[in-house]
Amino acid sequence: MGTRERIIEAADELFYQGGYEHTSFADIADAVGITRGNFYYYFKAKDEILDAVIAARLANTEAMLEGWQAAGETPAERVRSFINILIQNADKIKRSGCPVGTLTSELAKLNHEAQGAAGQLFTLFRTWLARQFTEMGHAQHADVLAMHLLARSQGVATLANAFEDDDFVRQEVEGMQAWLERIAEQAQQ
Amino acid sequence: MGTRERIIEAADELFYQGGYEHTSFADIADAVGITRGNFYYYFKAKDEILDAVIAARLANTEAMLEGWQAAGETPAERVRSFINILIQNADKIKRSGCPVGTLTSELAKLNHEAQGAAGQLFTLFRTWLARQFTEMGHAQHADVLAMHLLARSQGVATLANAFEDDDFVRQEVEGMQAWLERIAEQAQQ
DNA sequence: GACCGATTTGGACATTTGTCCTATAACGGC
DNA sequence: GCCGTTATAGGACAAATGTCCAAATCGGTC
Repeated sequence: MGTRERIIEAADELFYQGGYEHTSFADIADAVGITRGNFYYYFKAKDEILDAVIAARLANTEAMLEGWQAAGETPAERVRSFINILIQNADKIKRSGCPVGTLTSELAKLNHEAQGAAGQLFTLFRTWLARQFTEMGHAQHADVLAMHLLARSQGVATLANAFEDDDFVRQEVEGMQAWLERIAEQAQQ
Repeated sequence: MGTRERIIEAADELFYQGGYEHTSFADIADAVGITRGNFYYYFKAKDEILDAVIAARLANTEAMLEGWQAAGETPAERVRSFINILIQNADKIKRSGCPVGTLTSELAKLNHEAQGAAGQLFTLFRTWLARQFTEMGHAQHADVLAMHLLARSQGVATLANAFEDDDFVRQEVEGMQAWLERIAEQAQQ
């Protein structure tokens, strides 16, 4: 893997764990094992690394969504994949929250110009979920249902981070799966 | 109002709008209209302002919860007050998210020692809500219900901040009020 | 009016941070 | 084996930041 990719990967992880502003050039350079000077050869400003990290996250997210799309036989099954990331990434979420939500919040506070790009991450999930609900037969309320589920996941991530409570996450995930079940049945009538 | 209180108030607002780490001594001093030197007379370190701000928020939150407790005739009515802050503070939330959730997330990423104190803010809401559900007749699941509602509010705040969508907030608030209605009726049987 | 503690000022200080530049090393084509 | 491009190293630089201090000012008491 090239140096540029290694920088982006390290920055991605550090931005997630410690926040964008709190992460310095030196931190990233140390993590990659290069000098600050070399850093500047690839990124002329801190904003550019952020842009690159967001672009990478967008690509990864798109790939993940396409994977779910291909793997799940029914829309409900695919949405279940989405809900389950709360379980699969439980440890990371307990430590650092949701990578999308926390980045968006931070950039909003910084009034950073990359706000829009980061918001695209949310939009990716939003439209993908809405698509599933449409295919389920809820075309009319697809976006409302998508936003509802997105909001619940965000809330669970925030409180999981604050309280570090595994039982709570499990309980909420079960609640969301049950809700999804009802929505799916409701559509088949 | 004394200088110390003015500092805390200004810091509270700035921490909310711009985040804790991103807010500098100079920012706060400018907002209050004093010099950085005078600042140090009241707070020897940045951590101490944070502690003072959190203490003030805890006191304000407690007062608000007591106010709701006194004003609402039934537990359901009181919980309705909680849900409605999403409407009342809609503008601030669209701009800066939830003051509790965003502070907690930031401190988690900074690994700041005040994490526990900030978490107390969440606990205040959690126990107050659980108390309402207990009085409603849901003693058994009071805490689960409290955490569920807290999570949903957090999620709405995060997405309201990300998408700045008023309709979404209204829709979710209505959904939460309907959910509350069901919970209350269910208890009376 | 003199005195003393509380308050405020303005700036010094070291450190960190983002940015930038020049010199050196690595590498591939001829 | 030479050379031009690419990549890396190392440090310079200004600005910002948290911290700290000595001097000045204010306010009330005797």
